[in-house]
Amino acid sequence: MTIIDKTFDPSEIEARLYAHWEASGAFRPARPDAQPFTIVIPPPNVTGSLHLGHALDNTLQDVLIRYHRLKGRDALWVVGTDHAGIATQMVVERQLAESTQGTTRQAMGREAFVETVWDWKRTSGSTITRQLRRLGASCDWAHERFTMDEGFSKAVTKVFVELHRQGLLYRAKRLVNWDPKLKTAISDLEVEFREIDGMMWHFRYPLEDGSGFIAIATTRPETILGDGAVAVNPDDERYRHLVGKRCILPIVGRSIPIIADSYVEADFGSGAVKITAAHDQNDYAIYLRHPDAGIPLINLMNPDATMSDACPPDYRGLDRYAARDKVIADFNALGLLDKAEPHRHQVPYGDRSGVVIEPYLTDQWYVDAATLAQPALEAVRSGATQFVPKTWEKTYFNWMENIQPWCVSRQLWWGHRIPAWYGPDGQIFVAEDEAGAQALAGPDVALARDEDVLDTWFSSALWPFGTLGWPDETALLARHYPGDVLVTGFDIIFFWVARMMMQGLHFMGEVPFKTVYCHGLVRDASGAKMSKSKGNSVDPLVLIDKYGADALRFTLTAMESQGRDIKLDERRVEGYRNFATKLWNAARFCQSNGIGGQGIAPPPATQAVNRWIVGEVAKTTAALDAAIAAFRFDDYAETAYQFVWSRFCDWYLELTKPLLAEGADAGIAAETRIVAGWALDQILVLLHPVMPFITEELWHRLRYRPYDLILAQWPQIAFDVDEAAGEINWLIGLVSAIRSARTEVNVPPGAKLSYIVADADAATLARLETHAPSLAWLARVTAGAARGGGVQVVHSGATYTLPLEGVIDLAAERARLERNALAAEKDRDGLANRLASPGFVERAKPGAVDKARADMAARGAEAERLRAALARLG
RNA sequence: GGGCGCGUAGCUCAGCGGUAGAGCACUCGCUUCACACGCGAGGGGUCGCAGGUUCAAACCCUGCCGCGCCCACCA
Repeated sequence: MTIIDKTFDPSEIEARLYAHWEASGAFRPARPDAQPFTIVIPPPNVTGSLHLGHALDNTLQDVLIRYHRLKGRDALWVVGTDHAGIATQMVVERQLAESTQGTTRQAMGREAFVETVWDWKRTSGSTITRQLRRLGASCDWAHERFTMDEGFSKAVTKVFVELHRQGLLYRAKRLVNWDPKLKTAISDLEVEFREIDGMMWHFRYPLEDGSGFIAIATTRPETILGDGAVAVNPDDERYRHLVGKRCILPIVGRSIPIIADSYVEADFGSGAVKITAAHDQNDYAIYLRHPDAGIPLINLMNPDATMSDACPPDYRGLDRYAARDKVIADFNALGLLDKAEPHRHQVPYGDRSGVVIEPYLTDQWYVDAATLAQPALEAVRSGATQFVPKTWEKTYFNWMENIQPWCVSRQLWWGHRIPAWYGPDGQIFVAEDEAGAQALAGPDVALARDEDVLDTWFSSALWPFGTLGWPDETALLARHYPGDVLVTGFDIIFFWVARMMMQGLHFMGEVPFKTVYCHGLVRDASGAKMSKSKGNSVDPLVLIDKYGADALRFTLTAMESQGRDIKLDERRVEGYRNFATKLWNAARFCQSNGIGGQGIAPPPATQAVNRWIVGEVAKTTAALDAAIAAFRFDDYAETAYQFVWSRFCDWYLELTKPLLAEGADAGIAAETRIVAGWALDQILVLLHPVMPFITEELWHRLRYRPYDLILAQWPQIAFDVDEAAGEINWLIGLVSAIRSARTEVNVPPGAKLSYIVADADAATLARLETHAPSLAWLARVTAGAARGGGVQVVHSGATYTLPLEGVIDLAAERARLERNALAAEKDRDGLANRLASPGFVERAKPGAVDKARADMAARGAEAERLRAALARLG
């Protein structure tokens, strides 16, 4: 026990407590007899630094983990980082370029470059994990993993080899999305389409027989150099006579066929489409549909999107956009440029590089995603895995039902190198290591390993079991797979969630997690997406420095309402910092009053206030349980906030002050100290999942504890307190009513008044007697003798008169009573109307009718009392 | 071209069939012995629009209007 300081300083306690928790092993699963509770973290990129999206994602996970730990589960939060192939390689390459030597990876060579990246990882790769600690994330750091650590790499290789052996992973030559800046293939998901204001050019190609021209329209003139056909719609009357003929490709001079394909829309452009099979997905599909047309596949470009040697000599080496200009100029010179018109259309960009993607014909490795998707679809249909909110299941289904082969090879150096070896004739040998490949190939075959690495998401997909030791059959794997919940942003459902589902089901035979909780994006206060370039991004660490980690966590939790995007306003963080201060001060007050009670079971209580607060703790606990069960983080925060501030601080602590005052009954005071201490302890437990630091600190400052709050026990209360609740709610209502009346007729706040009660029943009189000290303290009224008129307070079946010397403000009092009477009458009449309306009594639920009748009677009686009071005023 | 979501108090959002809620902001009081990052009392909404179902609709249905996102091979 330590004296609670006058002010709460989060920065002082956070680092100390976190280090203590981590060192004491509190984050590690250590309850072999308890039911496990498992979450795997979405591994942040090693290159990453904590942004608000991480802060939200990990706060929610930590709330779940800490809650279930308090509930007695054997909680494990698996943590680690992702090697993030492209992102990391780009970071290190940039550093090389900016370094004094100004070198490139090509100049260094592969081996040296990869070693440099490892060096970078060792020295700079722990930024994000340090920042997660500042947030308070209770991950099991002792088991921290990295997607390229030895064990995980073993899992990646094993999966590749197995899928290949099963025919679910293969090498093929196809059009891929080629990133000319990064000089690698990327998957469909890594392409983002942007709508741009471009141009569409119309060009004429002369018919081979000299009988005229056929006009085509294109947005990409540079690809004309690789045209292999012109296609028209088979039903297009304008072109029917040309189908089967040939035309001459200008500039190049090649003779190409005119073919018919229903893909072509007659009423778009000129109705005739140039076919460049090696540089356009649609054209490639046409090429496949017309194997007899002799359409050539001409690779026009080099990997950096300069024009290749397949182009006419004066185009070779030109950038693709320079080539575009030259094609237009050449057509214009030939008199074959019909027109150029503005055209708004979608252009593919690489999501990492930001350059225009080129469809490019290369050999790549593909995963047969359509086959793997089937069990993954079924698992969600059957409910083995459930999305929260459920609406994301539609998104998942829609994508999985139309899933395309997944290109998993990347022409990078940083990543898991593909375990495939090639013989002299190009035969492929896939094995876990070179010896295995050699065994497949035979002893004298010279082998060369595939130069490429795997898509980062190929390895991320194995995270839920790769981190637990797979392919070894470890105890950890047996105990913690499948996980309970995955918490992630909806934006990576395709990239990551779907792929974990596929790989988890395929290799483990079970879903990787039972629930997928998808949250939204964190935006700025005006709803704009946060970005560094826009300058509107808020650094969570700055917020933590300013308001404390607990305040930030509480804000994010309170604002998380089932997947909706969060517009973060710093004032909210400030507000919840105030809440932390409130809690701190409440604890300080308790400590100064000798309040302290330790124990899990609620202490016996005789006093209504004490019985009432026990009941409030019970109700709150149940509401918090329900909120977690429903993944309603906002409800959790809201419920806890209201309980602590509006119930415990505003009423309970105030109501106990008279009981603890000098001269109060010693027995009652003792009981109150124990109950208040117990209730405060429960508050610390209930708030701990969201505000771990301040609660742990208070836990220890209030008194000696044999264990940390993080490992305490969630309240378990079975306690019926209905009659106490009724009594205290009556008292709260009466105090509130008197305060309102006092304010409205401008009674000075400090003025002490007497009251005369009329028409009260015996129970009410008894309550007035019992709670006289509270009424004196909170409402500043004491029972007095009748002395004529004054302020009239109508409350719950009795009328109270607060006599005032020469009534201060008669007009205000009359207006107040009139207003209250009208409100009561309006309610009464509304309910009467409803009860009188045809069908209500017959068709409404019985409870609704009874409630309406009771409410109508109560409001009616109140109206009458108010009218009577008005009459007395004259 | 499909699909999804959102429009409730000045702001940010809950509520999703029974008399409109929270936080912040706002107004008026208050050096009340835990807390001015506070205490007390207030003001403020025809729940986007129009129909329909129902005894009863912010809540269910239909259609509009306005925002946002995702997916998609019209060159």
